[in-house]
Amino acid sequence: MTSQKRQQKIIELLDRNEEIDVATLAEQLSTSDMTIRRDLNRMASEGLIIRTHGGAMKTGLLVNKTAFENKVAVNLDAKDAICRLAAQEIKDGDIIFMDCGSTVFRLCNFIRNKNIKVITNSLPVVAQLINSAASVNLIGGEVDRDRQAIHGAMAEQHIAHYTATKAFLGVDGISPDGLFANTEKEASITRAFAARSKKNYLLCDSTKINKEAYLKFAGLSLFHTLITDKETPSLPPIRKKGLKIILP
Amino acid sequence: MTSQKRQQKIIELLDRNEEIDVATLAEQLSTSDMTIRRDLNRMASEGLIIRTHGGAMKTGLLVNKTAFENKVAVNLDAKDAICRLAAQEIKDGDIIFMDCGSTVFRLCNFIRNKNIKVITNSLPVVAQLINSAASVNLIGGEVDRDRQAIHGAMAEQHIAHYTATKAFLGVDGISPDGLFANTEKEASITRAFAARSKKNYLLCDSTKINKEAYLKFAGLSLFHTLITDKETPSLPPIRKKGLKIILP
DNA sequence: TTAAAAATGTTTAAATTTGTTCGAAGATAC
DNA sequence: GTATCTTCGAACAAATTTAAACATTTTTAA
Repeated sequence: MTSQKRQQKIIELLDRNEEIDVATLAEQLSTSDMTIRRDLNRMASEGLIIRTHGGAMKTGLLVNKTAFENKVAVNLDAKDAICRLAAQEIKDGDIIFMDCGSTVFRLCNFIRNKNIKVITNSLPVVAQLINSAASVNLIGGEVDRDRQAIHGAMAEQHIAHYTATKAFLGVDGISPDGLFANTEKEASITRAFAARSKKNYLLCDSTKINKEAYLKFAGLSLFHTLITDKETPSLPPIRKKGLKIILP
Repeated sequence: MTSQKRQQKIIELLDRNEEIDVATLAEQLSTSDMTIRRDLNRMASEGLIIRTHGGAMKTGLLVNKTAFENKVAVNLDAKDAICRLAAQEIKDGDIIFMDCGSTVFRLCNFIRNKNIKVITNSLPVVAQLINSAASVNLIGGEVDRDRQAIHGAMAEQHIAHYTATKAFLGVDGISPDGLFANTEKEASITRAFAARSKKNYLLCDSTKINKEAYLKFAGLSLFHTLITDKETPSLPPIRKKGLKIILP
């Protein structure tokens, strides 16, 4: 059974059961616990399910938690390590773009005291920075509930009015071939931000490296620098393509 | 039972009960007091509940202290009476503007199930409606912390791209002489909204009628209809100027 | 066809969660 | 004010869950 088929079945089972544990899933799908765990972790990072101890829950059950908050909780240490490095690149007076990714969101904690202007399409970023030293501009357009962000043609048009010194953006996958996104919405917003910034940083934890999602939307040259959490065998080919890489 | 499931149940129980004690929770969820305490502490640190001695209570019962929320709490009954009337004016398919006033904010509760598009510069309005039937567009521009809203030249420019069937707006004062605002920011945003809507409703509780704030920014003719909470001696002169007035 | 990469299984040490106990801090009654 | 009762959280232990490391198999691409 392929991992795709397995993940599909997991969602079906979860639809019926609300919650389910690793051992049951492993038995039902006749595979090992470890494989189920890997599946669940991946699905949780995509916001498809909520990871619990020993299993998973349907999304939407936790009243006050959005898909976005669940995404943020995944791989938190790696995200913070990346953001700590990213924050060192930001100097007082910078005008920076921040997109609506869960990694970029964590950057908020490291820049609260900097004297900068932040331009973002992410509502959680606004909420985090509204009481900080940074001044915040919000991109306008359609509100996307799942991503807690602003998207759409109007948003892209709006971005074109700004110019930033640095952009901090995420993607769903990166390989030596280029950059990948799960939806066109995200792809075009990323392109719009990148086009209006002098220097573009890709914040990307190591699980996304060498992962090709369904839509290839740009070449590696869109970014100047990749910040990630650890060296992996997949990095050298990317480095060879001319992307500067920052590691902890 | 996982901690996530337990926390979900705690929120459900709290939704019904407003407040609840540790012992009851421990019994209901068949676990120990200590585990419940750990759950409650974690949930409180995330802002999901409010921790009390011996238990927990719902959030939202205690006064949250942003300037905006305090404004909302003033004269609540009058505001709700006004908004109930305003909601009757809104039909499925409408595209409406809502500004960042505290009266207009209360309109959210009355339109959650309507099939409309809402265009606003108010962050609290977005937060209220993000899980509703209405689709939401947000105006882009500078984030104003005190008003929890978007302002500035970019915002006004952005508004000019939209056209609404109805606008629901507030002011800081109204007299037979015209409309008054406390800041130029608010004045220009109000003008920008009004200019791009076919029909403009002024939502204004009776304390603001016949009050002249520092800046007169428009004549009464900017609005077609005034919705307020009670008849006062100041109303007839305004009615005489051609403004339609709706009362409970 | 072969080599490289990805996915999966196994083992094991680390991390997380939970229950129990107990002294300290907090509330309540008098 | 004191005495009493309750609640709290720290510390520890037991059980469970997790993820890292490595071996093996399968898939993919050259």
